[in-house]
Amino acid sequence: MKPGPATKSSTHAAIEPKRRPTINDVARLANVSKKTVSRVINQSPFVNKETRERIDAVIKDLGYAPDPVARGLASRRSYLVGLIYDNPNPQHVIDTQQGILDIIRGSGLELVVHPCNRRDKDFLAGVRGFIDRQKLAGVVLPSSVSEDDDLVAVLRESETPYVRIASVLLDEPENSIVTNDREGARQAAEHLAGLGHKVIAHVSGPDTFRSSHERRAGFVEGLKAAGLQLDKKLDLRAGYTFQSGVEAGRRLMANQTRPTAVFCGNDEMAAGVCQAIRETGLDICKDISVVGFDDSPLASRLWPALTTVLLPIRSTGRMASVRLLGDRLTKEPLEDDDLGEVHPRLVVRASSGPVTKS
Amino acid sequence: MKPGPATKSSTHAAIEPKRRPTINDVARLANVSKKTVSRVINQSPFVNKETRERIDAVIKDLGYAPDPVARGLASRRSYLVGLIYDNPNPQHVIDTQQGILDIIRGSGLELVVHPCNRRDKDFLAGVRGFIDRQKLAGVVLPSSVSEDDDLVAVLRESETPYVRIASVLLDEPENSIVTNDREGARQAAEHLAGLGHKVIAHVSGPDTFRSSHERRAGFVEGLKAAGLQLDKKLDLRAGYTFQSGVEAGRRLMANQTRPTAVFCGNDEMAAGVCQAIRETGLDICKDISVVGFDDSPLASRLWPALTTVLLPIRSTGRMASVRLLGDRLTKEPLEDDDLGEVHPRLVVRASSGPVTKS
DNA sequence: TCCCTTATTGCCACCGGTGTCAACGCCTGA
DNA sequence: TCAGGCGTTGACACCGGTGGCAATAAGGGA
Repeated sequence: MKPGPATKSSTHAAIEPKRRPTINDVARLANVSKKTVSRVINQSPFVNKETRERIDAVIKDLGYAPDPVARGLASRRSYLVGLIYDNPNPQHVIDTQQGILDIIRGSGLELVVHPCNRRDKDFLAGVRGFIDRQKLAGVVLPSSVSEDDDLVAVLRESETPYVRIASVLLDEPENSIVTNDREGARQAAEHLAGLGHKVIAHVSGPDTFRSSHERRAGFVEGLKAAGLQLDKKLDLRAGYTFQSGVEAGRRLMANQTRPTAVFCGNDEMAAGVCQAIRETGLDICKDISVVGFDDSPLASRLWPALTTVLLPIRSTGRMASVRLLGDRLTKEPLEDDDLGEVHPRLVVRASSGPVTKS
Repeated sequence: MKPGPATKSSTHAAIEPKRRPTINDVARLANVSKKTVSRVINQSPFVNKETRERIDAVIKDLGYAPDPVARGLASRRSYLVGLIYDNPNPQHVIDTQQGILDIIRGSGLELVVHPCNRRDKDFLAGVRGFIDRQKLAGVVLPSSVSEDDDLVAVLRESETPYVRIASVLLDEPENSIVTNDREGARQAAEHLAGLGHKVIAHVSGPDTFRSSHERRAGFVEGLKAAGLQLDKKLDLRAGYTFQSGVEAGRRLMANQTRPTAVFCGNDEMAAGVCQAIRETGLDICKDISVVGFDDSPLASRLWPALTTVLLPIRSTGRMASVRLLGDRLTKEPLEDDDLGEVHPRLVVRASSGPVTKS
């Protein structure tokens, strides 16, 4: 095998240990200029069919793959997709991330994750540095940062493509993904009202998140549609965290009129409320129904399993990526809900049931 | 605002909208060659103090930051750290990721996440492509992939620095982080034995993970130390997932001699076992004690809160990064356990208690 | 005083691609 | 026969840094 005419190695002596083939190697072997090779790898239509085939053959033979770093330098655009987030909820991050990866896998693009903290004084400087050092192919902004106007301004200024994921339609529909949290919360309200609950509490997320407002608003709408309204004393603000949910739950339990049902702005807080209920010695569902939001893994692991509103975060990650990079990347046809919009859906489990006389 | 003398732009006419300063700009203004500037940004010791100060001043004045892409091309080393994983457990991923980010934040390095699936036939090709396209500054291999010899071979071949996180000491101590899972499991066994349990079951993770074996082995050791042993019928293999835990739990509940305690290879499975126990109508802790492993967020959200073994995954991510990049990056002193080794610790909560007569 | 070091610095090629634009061959219509 | 147009290709500069090595200045020893 060794002797005889060189199979795929070039004819001249090759002392070098091994080196990734470059565009020059391809050009030489295909007897064209490197510019033409460049055209081929960039799928330019201005290449003769035969030339293209010849080059493709050489590329395949050599196992050539263009160097993303060099391409990045020359074209002033890297082959990296950024995910910028500021999130109290790791599950959200992982899901969005996974959605993006679903789309870019195998495309040569890579995902760079960049957490930040909007309360830091140099938050913007940090993100700005990131953005204009790496000249990202695109950036996905999940709901935790999608409404930060300063951030968006930085992105726009640096001419970096971006897609925003938010609970409501923003001013740039063409690069937004809407999650319609309000719809989901409305379903939760209808569900509880339908079970006969009248005294229903709400534990919402922090004021700084649009989703908190949307979920609360949808819930209030749902109640109203059922002829109910949200008692101020049963309308608590918490922080989207488990611990804040525990505290809110304790306050509810200590309230003079105890609710028969609680709708929480997310599953973490719902788990916290469940804990508070149990501390009181009451039963979830039998005594007090609890409904969460997100359908995080936690929801199905609790006992009784949590009734919640499924928010397909991973899908939003996928949709955002498609928006960002075009659908040329997606081999598999996307689920038909790829219209830049996603609809939450109530998942009824065991933590909610009909109101019982007491 | 448009008219008027340019504020901070250079004196000559600047038609260009705005452009990031380059090393050339710095060199020109500091009156040195760009090579010298390069030396300064790379902290070369062979630069005259005054020259360095002059250049630093210009850099600061201009707000110059070197382009990582260009640097990557020239030096054949990118400024990206890779995290390669193949993990059934998102929480693990998020924690490791966060640990790495703790260290590289603000250093100019960025984190690229690259999931893979070791059962795919082209798994290795995919990872190899990733690795030698991006010439990573370093790669962190969490336990899910750290013992894949093929993968490690690829890394070594491409001369990419890497650190492996594993449950036991590997053959390359200098670039490994050890989690000592065995110790943790032993503590769990001692805990349960100390509570008087004799009939103790174990639900372990999949055969393909070293950690499954280590945790099981540590558990068996602990039992043995207490004069107990693991009944074959109570020694179940599951898959580290919630669902597999439910199924294992159901099998245990159906077993002729029901255990009074169960130690699970991770919290997810423990949650599954809890569910199975409840389905049977039994009480966790009172009837059957359950102990998990990981101390994931789930553990404290369950009711009763899960006794488990805390495994500081985030710390391992931090330690791995330090190993990889040296401690020059870490502003804050690292916790003193930075010896390439981490020790699990039992966290007693409410899911385990003394054995009760029945 | 001269040669050899050591400390600093600059020159220039190069990393592996892309952008710009000119050039070439061939066909068409005048 | 010739200008013009289309399809295709290549030459060359350039992206923004780093590597290798020579050049230069200053200091020390013989």
